[in-house]
Amino acid sequence: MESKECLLSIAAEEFAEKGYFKATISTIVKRAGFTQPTFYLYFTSKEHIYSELVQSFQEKLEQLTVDSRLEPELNTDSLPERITKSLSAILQFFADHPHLTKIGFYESEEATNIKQSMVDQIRENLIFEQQNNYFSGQLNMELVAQVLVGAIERLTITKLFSNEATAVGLAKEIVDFFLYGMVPRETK
Amino acid sequence: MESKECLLSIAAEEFAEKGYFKATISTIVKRAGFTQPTFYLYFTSKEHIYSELVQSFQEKLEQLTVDSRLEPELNTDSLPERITKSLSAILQFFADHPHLTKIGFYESEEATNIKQSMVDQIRENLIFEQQNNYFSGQLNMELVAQVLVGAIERLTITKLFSNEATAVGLAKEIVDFFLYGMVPRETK
Amino acid sequence: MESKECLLSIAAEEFAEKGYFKATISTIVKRAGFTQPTFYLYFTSKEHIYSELVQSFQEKLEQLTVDSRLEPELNTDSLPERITKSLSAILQFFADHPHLTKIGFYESEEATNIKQSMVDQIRENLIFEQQNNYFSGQLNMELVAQVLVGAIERLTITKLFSNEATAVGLAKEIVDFFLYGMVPRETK
Amino acid sequence: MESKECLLSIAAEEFAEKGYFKATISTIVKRAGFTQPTFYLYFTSKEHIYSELVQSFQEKLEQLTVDSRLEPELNTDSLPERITKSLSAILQFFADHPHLTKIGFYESEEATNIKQSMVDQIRENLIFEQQNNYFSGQLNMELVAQVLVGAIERLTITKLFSNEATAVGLAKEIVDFFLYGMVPRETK
DNA sequence: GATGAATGAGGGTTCATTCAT
DNA sequence: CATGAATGAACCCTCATTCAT
Repeated sequence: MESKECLLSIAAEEFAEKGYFKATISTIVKRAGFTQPTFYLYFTSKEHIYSELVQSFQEKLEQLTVDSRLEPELNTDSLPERITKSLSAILQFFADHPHLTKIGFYESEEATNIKQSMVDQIRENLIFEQQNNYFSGQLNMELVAQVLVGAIERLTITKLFSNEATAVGLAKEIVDFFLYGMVPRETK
Repeated sequence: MESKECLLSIAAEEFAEKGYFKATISTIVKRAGFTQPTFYLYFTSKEHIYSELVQSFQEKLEQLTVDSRLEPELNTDSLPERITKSLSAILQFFADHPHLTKIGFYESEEATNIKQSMVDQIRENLIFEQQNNYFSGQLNMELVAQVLVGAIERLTITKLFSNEATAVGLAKEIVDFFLYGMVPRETK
Repeated sequence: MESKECLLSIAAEEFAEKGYFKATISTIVKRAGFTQPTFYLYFTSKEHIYSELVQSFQEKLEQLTVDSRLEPELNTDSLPERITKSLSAILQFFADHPHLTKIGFYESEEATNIKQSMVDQIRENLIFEQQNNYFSGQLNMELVAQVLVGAIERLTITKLFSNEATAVGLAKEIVDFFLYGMVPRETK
Repeated sequence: MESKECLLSIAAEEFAEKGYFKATISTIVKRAGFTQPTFYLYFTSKEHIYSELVQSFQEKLEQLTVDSRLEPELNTDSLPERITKSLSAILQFFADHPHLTKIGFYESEEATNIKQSMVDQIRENLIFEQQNNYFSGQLNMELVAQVLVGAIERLTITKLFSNEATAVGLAKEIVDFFLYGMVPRETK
């Protein structure tokens, strides 16, 4: 089974760097030290291995949001701290798996759906907290969630993949900005 | 010269719907009522017509940000109003040219650069206003600009292209959120 | 009718430089300052204009050998001198019309036939002189004629077209070599 | 590797008969019993296989001239006999490989260079013998070499390829003519 | 578990040539 | 006399995919 892992890993690199169409099976197997028929021992088609990578990304990403929901009860952190931790975990995952992220979050046709799932999840979480009067009651949480995902998308590719920022640092900055906005508070 | 416009328009549609690689010259010319050689009367290659579309998008987008800078002096609007109008103009342009936007802002390899240009422009504008003490002095304007572009990206594709929101409405919501954030002001 | 001459002349250049297949009607007319349909006002096809150039070469070449036959009676030159003059005239013609020569004598499919015609003509002339006991009676004049044409072919392209030699100088050298060969005469 | 040889051989035929441009990959593979992609398993392009054929011709030709130089010392033949043998070997090679010869010596763009290489080689050999006072000291050996190559060119295509003469017979005739020229010796 | 050898299907591109004006 | 606009016909080449071994 090691051959399959090897192919998956190299395919991820190729797809991430060149995109689905410019990446070729021929190059992938050559880099893996195999010949073309070997590829079809493990995957039924080019599309299939790509899907497998996308799905792998999707599953890990979902696991992450599931995990972030397990703790709430026994968590003594404040809400902003908890949000920051969740966001940080996502960003860290992206930073740790740049190829998979490039494919699943940017290139693939599924990217739009994956982002929308993320939006849905985040929105529901926010609405829940909104009912606890933590956030302004008039806030459109669908919008907030969309903006947050947009922020993640941009900042991952510009700051995280270039190593200009860390997951934790970025998460803090984002949350701070989202909470208080641009206009300074008068009380301060 | 009408044939060229026709080809450009249909090509934009094809590229937007199918992406660069799945779109074929063959289909484009067929839909335009021509044969293949006609295509090469007006464009030197598939890559070329794609570039032309991307560039066209880029130029119009830049024109928009240039225009939004001409008025400031003779403008009696408040800053938030002015920002909203600029943002609204961009969103309106995206809504009016969905194919071009799909290509230049989402699909093309240049998309990343185009977004970064937008970020740079916005950041500089924000820094200028920051010096006028309108915004919190500690704000990282690069981050804000990135988030704004991320927001535009997401909301254009989910709300604008699906006609779930108008450019103006969206612009207002975005600006409102960016200015005041999620935590309600005590003074209110 | 000047347009036709212009096209012929430029076509000769293009065909000579690039060969029949790499030369394009498109380039020829462009260089002549015309558009493509104009070409078909004067020539029925690409093949046709090429044939016309080949034929033009062939006719001029034949005229030359005809001319060289008119004088004999009233000519007081010795045979070697007469041969040298004929050869010189041919070489001079080639030097004066390099494009036409390149096409008709080297590139075209007719080149082989044209050379064979030349061989036939020369052979007959030589046989005639042979009967006058000027040349060795055992000499195979077909061979001599072939060698002479081969010599012309090589020396035209290497010495004449590069201006390393003149038609007259070359003719003298060739004739001298053909008459006496490589082994020095004992009587000398 | 048999497929490659097969393709090379058929390609040689096609190129020899039709020339580079009129020959098509499509016909070559069809005649070989393959489909088009198979061609690209063994050659990177049409140009490439053509070069391979030209180079193959060039190498074999050079080998021939190298071989003809190895023997001199232990050779009891007279100079004319040795020259005849070398020439004969070349002509035999041409007769044995008409397709390759057609391509490398007549059609290809390299033909001019290949002939010039031959001229250079022959010239140097002749100059060496000239210093041994075998040949007239005033002879321009560059000219002689050019004429010899011209003779080979013409006679190969007219006498050898048509089977009107054998390599050996032709070589003898050529050498005899080159040595003694056209004017009969007085001593006879 | 792996491969050498081959192909089906299709895409981009070029060029001589024509028709209506 | 000349052209703007268009095309028919090919050709080279690529790539995912398969089959027999």
